[in-house]
Amino acid sequence: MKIATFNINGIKARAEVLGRWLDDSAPDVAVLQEIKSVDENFPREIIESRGYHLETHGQKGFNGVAVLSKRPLHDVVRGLPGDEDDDQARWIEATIGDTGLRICGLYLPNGNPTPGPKYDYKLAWMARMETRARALMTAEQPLVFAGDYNVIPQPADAARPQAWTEDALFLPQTRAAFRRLEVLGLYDALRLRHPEPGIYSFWDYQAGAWPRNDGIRIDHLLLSAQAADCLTDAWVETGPRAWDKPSDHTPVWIDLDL
DNA sequence: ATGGTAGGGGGCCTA
Repeated sequence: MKIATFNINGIKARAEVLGRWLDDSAPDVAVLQEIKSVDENFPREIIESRGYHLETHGQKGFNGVAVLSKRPLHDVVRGLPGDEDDDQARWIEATIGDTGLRICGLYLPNGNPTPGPKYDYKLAWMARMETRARALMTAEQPLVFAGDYNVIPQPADAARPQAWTEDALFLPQTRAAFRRLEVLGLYDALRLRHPEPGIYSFWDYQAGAWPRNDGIRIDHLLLSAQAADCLTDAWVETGPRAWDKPSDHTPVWIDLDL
């Protein structure tokens, strides 16, 4: 089962890219981030016309996540549990058909500028995600936490790590919070298959970052042990970053033999 | 030290 995460940076602006990607790459399951649409205005036909079930969790203007699957989606949760006052649409969960696999699609806060309230929100959100992950892990089922983490885990995950030392994506506290998810027993799927440096999933639109390959790896799939045991492949699909009207992110994939 | 680009929405904010 092929599972992808793709920050599309606006569903309406990315209709053509998303359709082409679904036709070319045919994921079984995908999570999308930054749909930047309320649920009522989401152009569902792009996805449903290709035979996918779809659940969205959007809001006006920014953020917004979705999950799509060729198999039915059950037990959908919208919003990261643990804070009734948080109205940002950054989390969606669903169980995939009768596979027993639960997928969590996430758009972790950027956190810049630092220090400040946005960075405080990022760290609080990561602590809340850790709590949610711990709760889900008690069921000892295959779990996939996929999305835009806005975290550069290691210097090898940036073309120019020194340029990010003061950034919310790479500060020690950010990396420590990501590491705590791994300490819980979650595995960075790409690194299980590809330890080498130089693999990126995001290139800024500005300053020729893409042609200069000035990228960072911030889109991740973390797996419970039960999912990691089924992992047969993981890779980053860089092709869509070179298409017309691209997202600034590109899809990241895993293949699970469930 | 700055500004470089993109998307959404209807006025600057987010990234």
